[in-house]
Amino acid sequence: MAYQFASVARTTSSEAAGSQPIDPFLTRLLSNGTLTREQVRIVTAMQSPPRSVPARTQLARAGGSATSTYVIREGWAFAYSLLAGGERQVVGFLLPGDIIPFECSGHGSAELGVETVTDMIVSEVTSAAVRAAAQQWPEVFVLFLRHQSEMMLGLIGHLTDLGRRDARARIAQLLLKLERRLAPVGLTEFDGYDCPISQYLIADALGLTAIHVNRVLRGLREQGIVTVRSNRVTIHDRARLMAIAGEDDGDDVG
Amino acid sequence: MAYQFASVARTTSSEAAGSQPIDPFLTRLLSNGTLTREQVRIVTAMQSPPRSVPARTQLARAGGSATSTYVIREGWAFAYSLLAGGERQVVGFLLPGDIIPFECSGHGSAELGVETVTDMIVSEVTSAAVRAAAQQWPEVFVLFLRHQSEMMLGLIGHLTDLGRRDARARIAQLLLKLERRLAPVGLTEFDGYDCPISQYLIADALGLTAIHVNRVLRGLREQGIVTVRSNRVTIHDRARLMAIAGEDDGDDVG
DNA sequence: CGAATCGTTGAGGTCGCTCAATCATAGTGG
DNA sequence: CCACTATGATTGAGCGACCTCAACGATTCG
Repeated sequence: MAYQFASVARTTSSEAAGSQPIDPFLTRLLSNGTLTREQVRIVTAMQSPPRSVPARTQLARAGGSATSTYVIREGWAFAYSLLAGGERQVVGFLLPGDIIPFECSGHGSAELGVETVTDMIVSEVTSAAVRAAAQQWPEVFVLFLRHQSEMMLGLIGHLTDLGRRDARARIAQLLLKLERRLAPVGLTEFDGYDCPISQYLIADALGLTAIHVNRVLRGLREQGIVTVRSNRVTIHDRARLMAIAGEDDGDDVG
Repeated sequence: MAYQFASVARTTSSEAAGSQPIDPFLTRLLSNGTLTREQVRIVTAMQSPPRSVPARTQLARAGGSATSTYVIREGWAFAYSLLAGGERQVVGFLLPGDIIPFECSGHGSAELGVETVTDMIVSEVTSAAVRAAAQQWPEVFVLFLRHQSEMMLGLIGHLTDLGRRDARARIAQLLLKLERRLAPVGLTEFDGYDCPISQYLIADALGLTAIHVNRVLRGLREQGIVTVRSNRVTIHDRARLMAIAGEDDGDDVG
């Protein structure tokens, strides 16, 4: 197995034995705390039985039908677009609870795709199941719309990083944003999180070279700010990391 | 008046006198040719009477309510995000037929907004009107979803430009993409189009400096490829422009 | 124990930025 | 009609962040 996803052990150990395991999709859709037993039942029923997908697998390619989509229960993936010259731009990382974007044909000069990073466990959600759920509880449409809006905000943030921040700030942003997305599904600890993405992937996500990513990470490590090594991100000095990311947390900086 | 939007004259002249003027929103939503008289009526009825907005006006700021949105009938605007340091990243340009994105609170480290470039004419579309239209014709939801998907694809393309193309390619891409979006609403001519955005705006959209944009544009002009000057884009050599943009139009390049 | 992937390091080049002006255009009020 | 102002376009000199090319080390896996 290419990469043993360490969160499995942690997730089970953080629950009482025998209790129902966390459903990251549920957590994601219903991020406000109040949810009825009925809503839990409906959202759970939308998903077909979990299926596992090996690491480094193409999940979505242009030309497929869009009659169903997948929800990530466990594991990491990424969406990318591919230029004619072979350059790859990682558009976003897909984490537990995320919906894998529908297959969409390319938009002219770039080809889109989704590829798994680690072994993954996904549930299929057919459009038929969504329609059925919407009949019982019309607001599921709103939930999906909100999810899509979140993705658009994520894209806008990513875009802004590429356009207007330097390499250090981009990397700091990425590390903080990943932590913020992993937290609600219980995949973080107080000082960091498991992170299976290589420096090549980071480079392709941030419009940089793996070589330059490496140098910047070395700098951040030597300054005691953050260590990114062997599938693990350890944050030593969160305040300085946020400052580098351009997120001044309310304190005066002058 | 700050900028006389030349499309008005052209639009009316391209139609029989006295015929109903083009509705860019309709054109945009129903990009497939087949639409019934009933559908036209419904989509038209969704929009409240047109309202005009002066150039250089803030349209959407964080904190507003999202009970209604606007549809552009005439004029240009842009959506941007603003970093703490004052840097601005233009996220996208908004053209006739586009829906101005809902007001959304910032996503952490950046503030979002929409600002008009030229004088604009917009129609309000309340969520109540959308609901009413959806009762008569349920597929309007699908149309809106498709519109949102188009916007996401646009963001992904923009993101890829910033991450993996150099300045020349980014500018060529932008010029071609604007033309492609203006064509369906009848705002292009055979060799170019009116384009009211300054080099500063281009720079903020493409993650560059206005100074560098100027130099690249000079190069493109001196090579007889494209002229961008005084609110007008004139394409002299479309094939070479597409080649620079990284869109090899099927011909071998080796 | 080879193969594959990932991480690390050095030397040198360049694309695009910064700083600092100057020119062009259009609107504005006297 | 003409200063006056604001915005946008243009140009030059110099620099630095990031890239390219070219290795070599580390780790994992079959």
